[in-house]
Amino acid sequence: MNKKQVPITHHHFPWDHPRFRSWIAVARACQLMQQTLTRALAELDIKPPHLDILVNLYRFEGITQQELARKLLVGRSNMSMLLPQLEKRGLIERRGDEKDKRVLRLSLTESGRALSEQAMEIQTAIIDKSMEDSPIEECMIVAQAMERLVGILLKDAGDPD
Amino acid sequence: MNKKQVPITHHHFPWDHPRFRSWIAVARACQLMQQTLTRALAELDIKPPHLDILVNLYRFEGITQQELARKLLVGRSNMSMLLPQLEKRGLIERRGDEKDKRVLRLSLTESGRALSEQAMEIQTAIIDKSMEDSPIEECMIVAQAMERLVGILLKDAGDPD
DNA sequence: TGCTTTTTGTTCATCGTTGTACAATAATGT
DNA sequence: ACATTATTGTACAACGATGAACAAAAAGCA
Repeated sequence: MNKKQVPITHHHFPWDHPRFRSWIAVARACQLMQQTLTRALAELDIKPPHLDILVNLYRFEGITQQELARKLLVGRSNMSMLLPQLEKRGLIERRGDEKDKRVLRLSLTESGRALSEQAMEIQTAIIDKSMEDSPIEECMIVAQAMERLVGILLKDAGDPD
Repeated sequence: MNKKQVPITHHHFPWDHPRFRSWIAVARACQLMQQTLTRALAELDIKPPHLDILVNLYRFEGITQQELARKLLVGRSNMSMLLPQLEKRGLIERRGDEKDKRVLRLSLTESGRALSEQAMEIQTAIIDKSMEDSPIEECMIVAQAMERLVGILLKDAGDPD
């Protein structure tokens, strides 16, 4: 068994680990997708953060800023900066809650809903094209792996913010 | 076959598309990983962008700022902002090339290499933990899907800096 | 050679994100 | 009821990322 003593590299570089390489690919994909989406949304004069907001207001009408920030994994202050912009453009409305005078309930306006639909079409087109070479089952595996990852990280972080 | 005429929703919402849902999971995972990594790297007083730079200098000694920016999918100006910081901290060196007086060749210093190794250990630990529930084969599938995606997006974008 | 175009890095203004500190309101405990 | 603690949204300073404009050097072309 002298074959056992392979030339020990002793220093395992990260890029030799399969999981590490996987993650690097994920990070690169994410970055590129963000840039591509930014360029594509330019014609609607919005950016990815705005789209994230619009999509969530589309799904969850009457949500509060706090809940929205939690869904988007950003801080409350972030919403305090972005939402007034969208409000000034007439895309969303912020109405104070009757029972809890602290919170502002958010909803899309007519034009906001229309713009959301256009933007979502753009985004969906890009995603579909980017993943057209991957069969659905593989996409599901990707989704599962990423959701497990999110679960682990959220548990460890204790959901700070 | 009257079962064929399912109640047509006619409006297919993005979140009904498997690929869309997959991508949303990827984006969330990326965002959370970024935040987790930021917190973990705080003890070394660096941030994810700095780590990306260090890792690439670790692998590709003597690279230029342009090449580095291209690998990181960021603009040249970004490197012009970050690299002087790392140079002042004595983590990297920038030497002018003899033959081409435009370019600056980058390399790690002793302490820069040491810090890089510490940082890469931290990152690898987080990644390993986040993906420990996903078997290696699934990680490979994820990597392949993401690399295909990057290929498609890069081709379409024409690699505009 | 001399002129134009391209490449490389810098500078600057702008914008999104973050964390902290803060004010207003609600919930809790005594 | 009153005081204390938590929660919700805002204001602000700091920082990273971007794109455009710029100077210097190289490459291409007449």
